[in-house]
Amino acid sequence: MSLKHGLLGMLSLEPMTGYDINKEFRETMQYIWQTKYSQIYNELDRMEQKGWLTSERIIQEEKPNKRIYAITENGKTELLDWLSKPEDDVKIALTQKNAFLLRVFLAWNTNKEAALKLLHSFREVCLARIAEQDDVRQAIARDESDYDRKVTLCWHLVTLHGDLILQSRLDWVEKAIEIINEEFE
Amino acid sequence: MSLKHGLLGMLSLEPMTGYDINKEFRETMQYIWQTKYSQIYNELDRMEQKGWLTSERIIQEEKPNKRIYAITENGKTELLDWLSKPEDDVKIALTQKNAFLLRVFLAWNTNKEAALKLLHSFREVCLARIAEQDDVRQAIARDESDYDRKVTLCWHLVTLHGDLILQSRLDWVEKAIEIINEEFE
DNA sequence: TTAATCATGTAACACGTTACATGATTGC
DNA sequence: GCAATCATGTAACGTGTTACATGATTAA
Repeated sequence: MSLKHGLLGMLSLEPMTGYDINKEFRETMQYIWQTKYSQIYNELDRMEQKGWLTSERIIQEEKPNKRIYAITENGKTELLDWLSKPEDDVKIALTQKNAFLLRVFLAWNTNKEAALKLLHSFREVCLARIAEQDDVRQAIARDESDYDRKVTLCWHLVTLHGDLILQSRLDWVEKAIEIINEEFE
Repeated sequence: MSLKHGLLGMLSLEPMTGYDINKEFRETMQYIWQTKYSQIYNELDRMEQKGWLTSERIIQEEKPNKRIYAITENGKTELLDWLSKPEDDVKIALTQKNAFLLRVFLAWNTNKEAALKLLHSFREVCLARIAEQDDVRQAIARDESDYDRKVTLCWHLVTLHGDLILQSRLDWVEKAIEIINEEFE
């Protein structure tokens, strides 16, 4: 629902191309918000029509031409307006659709071997993601000289959330493997 | 993506109406998969056309008429097939879109007061959800006499996941409140 | 020589939400 | 008297994904 506001947020840092925004998203918050170019470009277009953004086309020689978007006063107003009404999103954060857990939920249809395989592969993925957390932290640290301290402080909070959640997913899956080993079938 | 398979999973327990499925979903896994009647009825229709389900219309007097769906052999095959290929979902489980965290990420646009308000309201919601976990456990326990032990064991695993995740979200938010108090602005 | 980076866009499709429509029975 | 439960469905809309199209430069 709020790709719009994610885009406004990035552009409130500085004017950028759609490509730049996607890159910044990918480096700093790929695990909480995923975007595709096709969606970003469409959305930027619609936002410009609403008067939240302006764009300037830059002709380049050695590289493809590009379009730099900048946030307008209307856009800033919209962003602050949205930030002032977080109620729904605060509630929704705890009810996230999770296809993996649906599989655990339905695992009684399979056998012990399949259930354990599911859990072990989740464990592997957790470990791989935990190892990536430092990359995210480094990507944020690289921005520390460009942006206000408040900016990267907020970003680090999100990363800290990732750390704790990943650890508890790992704790869970190890416990779950034990339980399935002892009690399934 | 997998409402289809959630529906097949429920119907592999016993034939039910769309209304029954929604109720069971709501009681036992509302926090990992949300459904609307409108979507369920449409999906059941399409699944019947694919030959995964059959339905029987029951005329009732004191209550509205209803339609009971039952899984077919084709449907069971489809479910087992899907359960045998969990790869993508295992990976996707760790990259969930989270509008609340997007707000934290963008909170530098606001002030200390607004940031703290956001975090405190999240804390409240966490506490409220933690208090509801026992209701979920009881709803599952009520099914223990009807269904095979394997079924409710899997369901309890999902609830255990909820317990651990909720606790770590709470730990995070309390830490985040401290950090914002000390370091924001 | 192969992949990654830079850079934007369209079209079709899949999935999910909201609003609308109906209406009797039962418990507080 | 009001809300919840039982029970199914359609239409419009909003959001997100996949596939297609193009193509030069640079680093391994």
